[in-house]
Amino acid sequence: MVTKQLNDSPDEADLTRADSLAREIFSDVANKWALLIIESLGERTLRFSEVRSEVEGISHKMLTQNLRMLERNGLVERTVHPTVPPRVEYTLTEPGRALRATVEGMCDWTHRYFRHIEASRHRFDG
Amino acid sequence: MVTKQLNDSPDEADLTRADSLAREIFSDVANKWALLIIESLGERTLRFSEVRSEVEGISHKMLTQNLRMLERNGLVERTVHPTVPPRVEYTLTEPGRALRATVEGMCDWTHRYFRHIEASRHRFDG
DNA sequence: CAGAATCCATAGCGATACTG
DNA sequence: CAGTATCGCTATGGATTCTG
Repeated sequence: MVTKQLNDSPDEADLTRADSLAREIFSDVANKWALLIIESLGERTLRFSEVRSEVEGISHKMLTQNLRMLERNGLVERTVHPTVPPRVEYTLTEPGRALRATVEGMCDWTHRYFRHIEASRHRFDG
Repeated sequence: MVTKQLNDSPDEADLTRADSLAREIFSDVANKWALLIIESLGERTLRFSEVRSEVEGISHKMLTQNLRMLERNGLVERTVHPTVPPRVEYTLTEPGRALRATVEGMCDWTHRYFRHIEASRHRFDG
């Protein structure tokens, strides 16, 4: 999948380009903060400060960076209300919601196996 | 889910402990290299060097570090064949395969939306 | 309030060399 | 071949300050 495919079919160039792009997107998205932000947004529309308090432990800077990145990739939509003080809201787009479905899967997995994992850690550490 | 829950039920302590553990596991696992390694292993059993060539671009060091971490969490099983030269093989455990299912989802997502994402990037950058 | 920009510490990571 | 250890650089990420 994400690994580059080497073949000599006519559209080899397109394939490798698609793969390297896929890989790049994967690298963008497959990080802790991005996934937690996506998870926290869910079906809701949240303000910057609301996302910040939902995603526990994230710094101001990491939040803006990741929101920018997600916006660039078209996973979140950013709407600015020209009020004072400014009000900026974030929602998942359709692709964003699609990705969120898989993130849900990861979260469920975490809860299903955390006891197992905890036990394994103790075995390993001792 | 991964966000800490604040309530005053009798087992509040267990809940927050479970949540912080879940979050810690999430932080371990939700990183590019770990997910790519899990994806590459699939149903197969691979040697260290084979994983290395499957996961394109990973360094020796990152591979060992992540394999160690995954082993510690009980997601991969490591078997050493006492031959010379040594032969070390890695397989996903049951929890590991369960997680892999969701990683598959992310990879599929990447392929389904990469054109959309590419377009969004161009819009954003220009 | 949202966010851009700066400064600074430390963790991530690659390269290299060394062992069983 | 697999794994550990060391060095050194860069990127990451936190704290802080400044703006509309």
